[in-house]
Amino acid sequence: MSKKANTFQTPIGTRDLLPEHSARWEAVIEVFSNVASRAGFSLIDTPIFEDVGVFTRIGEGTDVVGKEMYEFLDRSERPMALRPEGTAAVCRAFAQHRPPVPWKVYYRGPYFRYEAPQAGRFRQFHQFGIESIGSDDPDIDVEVIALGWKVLEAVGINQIELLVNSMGDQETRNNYQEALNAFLKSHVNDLDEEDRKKVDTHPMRVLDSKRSATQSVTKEAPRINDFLSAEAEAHFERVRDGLTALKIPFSIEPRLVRGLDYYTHTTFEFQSLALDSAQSTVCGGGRYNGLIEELGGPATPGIGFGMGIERLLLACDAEESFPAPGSRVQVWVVDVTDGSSARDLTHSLRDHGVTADRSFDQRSMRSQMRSANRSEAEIALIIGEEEVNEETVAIRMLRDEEIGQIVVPRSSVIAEVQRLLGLEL
RNA sequence: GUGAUCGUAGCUCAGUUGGUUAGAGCGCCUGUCUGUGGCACAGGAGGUCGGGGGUUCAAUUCCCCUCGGUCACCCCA
Repeated sequence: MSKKANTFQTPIGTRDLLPEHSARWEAVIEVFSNVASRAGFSLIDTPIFEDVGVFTRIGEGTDVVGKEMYEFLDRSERPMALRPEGTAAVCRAFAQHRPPVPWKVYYRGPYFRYEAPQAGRFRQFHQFGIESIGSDDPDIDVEVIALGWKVLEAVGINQIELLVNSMGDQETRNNYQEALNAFLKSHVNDLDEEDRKKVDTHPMRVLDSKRSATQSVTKEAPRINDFLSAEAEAHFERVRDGLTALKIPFSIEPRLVRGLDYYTHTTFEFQSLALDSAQSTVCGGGRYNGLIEELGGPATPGIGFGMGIERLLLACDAEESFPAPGSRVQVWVVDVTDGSSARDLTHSLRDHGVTADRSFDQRSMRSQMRSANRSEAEIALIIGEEEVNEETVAIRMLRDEEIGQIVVPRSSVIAEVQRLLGLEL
């Protein structure tokens, strides 16, 4: 697309958030912030880059850290990485600051993964998420999932499926991995070639495979649900009961293992049913009872989710929900004299809580009125020679035929505008 | 990383079986309609047809490479 040698564009998989989309973007973040803070979560912001070690705890063998991480050495040769996800950094912050528990935080911001972009996937993408650290009460699992549900509901998404699974505790995983490993080994020849490599390193991730050869094997595989320890089963049952009590529909997906190593007990995923693209997971999360200890903190349980903002908006588009908020300017000041009235009036309108804009460059009245109309302002204030001489302002209602146009003294124009806009101050 | 597909004005696209000054709609600017937008009309600005190389008397149109978009695999938000 470049027309000259020195022309640039956004790097692969990144994009500009342009003015025509930014209001909706801000609005969706606000919806999320409200849901989270209403539930007692507070905002946390962590750096966009961190010591690589923070993220390798996610799992050395995972794609996210193994092949998708933006890594670099800073000028002092320290190994750094652009954050590929949110949970590890929040846990690092917890381990570093040792706040009192329960620690309930929410976050939003950009994340980075070096991948080939496609529908719903970018190299710089944005998530918001929450983490609730300090307890392994299963009711917290329910609360976290319910808040994810709440966000989806608040943006008007209906066609959604909640998948839930339990990865159990360490005992569960040991027993299960043994059984699964034995099973996979006995069927290794039936597995897809790519998936065979995972049998020894990440047997549970074989379950995640979408390759048909593998899937026909794994549907017969032992299910983790049958291996849950008594404790893990009790936890999972309480979570299921809680979701049912809150009338949040879900289905149990025993093959839901998710791509990060740190999960224990509850894992879950919200998938949009309205999207026909391949990336339909809008939100994913789970419990990570060992992660903080891994990062050098005190053994502390936690659970959270991350929600992809681009995907959430894509799902909204597919359901034609959450339209962009409308016009931004209430008043457009048209000045066909020397512009000084426009200068003074916009300034004082803004001081009085009215959003106002104007044209510059001494354009013709027609041109200024066109701008006023396009701005979607309710009101145009018109000042010409006549108005200047008589110290008046013509107030033209751009969307209200009945009122049409009235002329008021310059001294009362602010009050008049406020009245017409219904801003009783 | 692999595969498919696409790349002509700001946007959406047409077009040239290779051949004079490359088109439309929308948008933008100016004007007409007795200082006033949304309608209509008139005019205008804006493109070396993603970039580089090759074939040819001649390429935007053919070939190669490259860059980028889109979609899919892998994996994930």
